[in-house]
Amino acid sequence: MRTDSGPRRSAAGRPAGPQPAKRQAILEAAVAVFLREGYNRASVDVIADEARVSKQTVYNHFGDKERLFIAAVEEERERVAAGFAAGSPYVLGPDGAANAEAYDGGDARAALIAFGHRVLAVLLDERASALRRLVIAEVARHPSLRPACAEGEPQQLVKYLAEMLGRRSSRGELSVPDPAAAAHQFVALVVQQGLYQSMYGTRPLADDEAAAIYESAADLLVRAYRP
Amino acid sequence: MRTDSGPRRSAAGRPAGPQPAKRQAILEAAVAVFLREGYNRASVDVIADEARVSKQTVYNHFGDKERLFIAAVEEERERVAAGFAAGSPYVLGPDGAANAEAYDGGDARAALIAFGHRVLAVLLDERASALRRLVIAEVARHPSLRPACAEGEPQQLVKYLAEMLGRRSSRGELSVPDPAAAAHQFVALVVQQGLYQSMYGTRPLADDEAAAIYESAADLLVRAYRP
DNA sequence: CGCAGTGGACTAGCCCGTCCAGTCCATTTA
DNA sequence: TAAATGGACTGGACGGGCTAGTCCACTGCG
Repeated sequence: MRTDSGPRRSAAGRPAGPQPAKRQAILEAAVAVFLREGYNRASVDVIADEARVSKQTVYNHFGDKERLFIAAVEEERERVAAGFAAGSPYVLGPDGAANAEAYDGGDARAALIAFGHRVLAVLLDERASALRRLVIAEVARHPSLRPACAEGEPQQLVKYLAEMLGRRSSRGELSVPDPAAAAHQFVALVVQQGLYQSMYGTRPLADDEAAAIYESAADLLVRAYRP
Repeated sequence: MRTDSGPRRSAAGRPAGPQPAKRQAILEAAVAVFLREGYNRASVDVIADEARVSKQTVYNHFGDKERLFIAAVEEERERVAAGFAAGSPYVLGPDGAANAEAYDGGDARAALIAFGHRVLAVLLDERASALRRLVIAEVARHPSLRPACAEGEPQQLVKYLAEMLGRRSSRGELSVPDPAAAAHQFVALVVQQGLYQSMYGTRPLADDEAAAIYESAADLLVRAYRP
């Protein structure tokens, strides 16, 4: 019976358990291969090669292809989510409020435009798009993926935008009866066409097209909610 | 040298060429199996069985799995597109204009709501959704699918809506500076969340949720474009 | 010494695409 | 009318290729 509570180690040898470095290498290779090939065409041998690891090690760490897949998707999903928060300081600071007013300056239209620009950037990031396509392709046959996407990606952004609209509304700058709904609407307007194109892998939405989209979305909201 | 222009026939035997009935049966089975299983997991043997046809016949008609797949997607795409037009008499009559004013009565809000309701119905049809998921999953590895979706599905609907907005605008009922853009915006508002849920295969958007979506979308446009 | 990791062989299974002998049948020919 | 004809279709077998997952003898290191 073991009495210490530290990491299990035997009488001699390195700290027990699979090596985290190997695990990480396998995960990264798995992400790359699954995003590139999809679940079925991705072969465990290729993943092992690409991770510079023996196939047996892959099975030691993850058990089978299915579980490796789930873990890889989760890994990439966290990477993308981290990009949401970290890469967008004005959305949520570390404490969730520090930069909460970053978009409160200027007029409403300018703030919405800046916000829309940012939303498109994070949503149309190439790896995020590839992950979306992969999950859509496989979620029907791998129900464990469901939680990975059920919340919807832009949740946090919508929430922040709703707060911004609420503040501008209480300042009398706008007249927004339901800020949460309005935020959803703005994000839908901004995101729709870009998502469509990223899903079908057609041309990835030129900068001026994107600009036209979020500018007219901002115009629409400002017109509708002028006080 | 043949002199008649009828279907090729040899000295004896039934009219030459593969039997269209078989071809159709194969196509329908292929659609069913591909939508159900995806490209890789769908096996030609299963499709042949389900079409009550021998595997050799499948290969006689379509050459290989790839071409069968393309043909199946095209078949289903046409079926969905037909549903767009035929099933929605108020969008385009047989001559393209007969019912063009079907939504011109009533006030703008009511017309937009009715229109949004219809758009959601055709876009979230279960088979249409399954086709969308399949194409998204495979378009990267089967470039021949590109044309099948490049135009975007709701094109026709958007065009009609733009015309309706234009008419109401010239009647002074609304003030829509750019009807085409406004139509795109309305469709984006209506469609976004439902598409999202149908892609990820989560719960298929209850009726009251759908109603809330297109009602508030109609409200937004009416507010923004009041004369 | 003990254990994570290696590399390669191996099993078992699936699937595409081909092949072939034989059936069916509408039409032509005798 | 009866036989011949040739093409579409059948059903089952099979080759070749790829893959998931297992096994094992071996290595290197703390």
